[in-house]
Amino acid sequence: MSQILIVDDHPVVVEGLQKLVTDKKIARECIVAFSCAECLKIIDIYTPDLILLDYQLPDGNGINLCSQILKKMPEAKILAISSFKELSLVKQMIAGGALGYVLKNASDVEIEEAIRKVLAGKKYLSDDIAESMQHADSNFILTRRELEILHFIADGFTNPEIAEKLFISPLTVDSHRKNLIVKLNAKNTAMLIKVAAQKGFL
Amino acid sequence: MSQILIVDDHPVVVEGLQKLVTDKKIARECIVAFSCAECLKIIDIYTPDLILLDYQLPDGNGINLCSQILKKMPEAKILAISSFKELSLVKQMIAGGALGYVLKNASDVEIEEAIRKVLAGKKYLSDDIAESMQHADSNFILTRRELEILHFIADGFTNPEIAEKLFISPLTVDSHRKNLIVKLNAKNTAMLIKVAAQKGFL
DNA sequence: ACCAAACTTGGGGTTATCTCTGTGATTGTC
DNA sequence: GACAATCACAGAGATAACCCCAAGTTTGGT
Repeated sequence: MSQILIVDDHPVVVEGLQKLVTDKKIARECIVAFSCAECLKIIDIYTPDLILLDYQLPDGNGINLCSQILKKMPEAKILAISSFKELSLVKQMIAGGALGYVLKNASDVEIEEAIRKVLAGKKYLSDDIAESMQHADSNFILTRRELEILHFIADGFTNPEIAEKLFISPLTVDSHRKNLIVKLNAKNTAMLIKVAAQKGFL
Repeated sequence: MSQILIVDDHPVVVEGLQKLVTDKKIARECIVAFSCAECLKIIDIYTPDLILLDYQLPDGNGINLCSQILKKMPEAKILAISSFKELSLVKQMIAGGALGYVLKNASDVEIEEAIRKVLAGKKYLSDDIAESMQHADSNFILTRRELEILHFIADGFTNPEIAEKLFISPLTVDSHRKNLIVKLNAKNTAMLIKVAAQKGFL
């Protein structure tokens, strides 16, 4: 029987996962952390065989936590559990060191499969996600400058205003805006912000 | 013992809620619906004493479902359970006929209290939410038309394009856009979309 | 039947964005 | 040292959005 650490700030979800883990006899008991800080404290003491990690946490996000965990525990097996199916999030989680990514609305059977695979050191991706990884027409790797300008646009600043803040030409800002629209496959600025929000860039 | 209907598309959450409900001896067993459609079918057959309603569902949202349920079952006691703490959502849920609104990251104790209160026909609001209701500077209840147009804008359509789709004047569309910007306290369309996304209107 | 809210339409002027395309300068990488 | 990616800059014409304003018509609820 393995030891499992659940990191999630939703008590109801934690209980559901605990029930699943014990019912399926994956582990006898679970350790629970409701925040990033708590999680980091716990792995100083315990060495769980598997860490179930939520993305949204009260004091940070799963991506940063992922790398922090791996610094302390390079052998950690991490399975991300989130309700977001945005590819950018998934990619960042995987890049951050998570072995698997499963959606919260997945069936018990699927979650069990995910846990067992990751426990065995294998990778796992939700079917939905694996599929959309295929049709990865999306090529959004935004540069630092583009991200910076994207945030200004989302905050309601116009090209001239952004130009003044960054000490560059309004035409340059406009170029970045146009590149963003092309990269995120949007029709105009409004859609750009929607897509950016969905992909987790804001 | 009461009969409880849980409407949520996250099996893990459902199990957590079931465990809570049975452990606390609120009900012997729960009926579960994973979608709006399923929920509506079930209440044709059963008459649960309480309906636990998630906001985000695969085939719709909790607000619309709320009013649909009440049409069929005017006496229904509905407790909304969501991870979103945006006031606008809460208000719409309450306006839609929900008796209570509790956050998914609430403790077991709080969720139990919420369930018992609503079962008794009383109202319940999460502490967090009740507090922010006080400092309610934000008063965005969007009308149907505004919501409709908001979606078109977010999808990259211009005023003239939207006007053509809805068989109304481009000036009218622009009016709605301006009202949306004022209501959501945005500076321009880009910011409108960002705020709308944050508030869960998209 | 009434009131309030929502929906609708309008003008005129200013500003910003979109579409098109291109070029140098600066970084980082192999 | 070569090469790619990024960043910066540019312009002109067409379209759309923003700001000021006002006001008529439905619709829903009591």
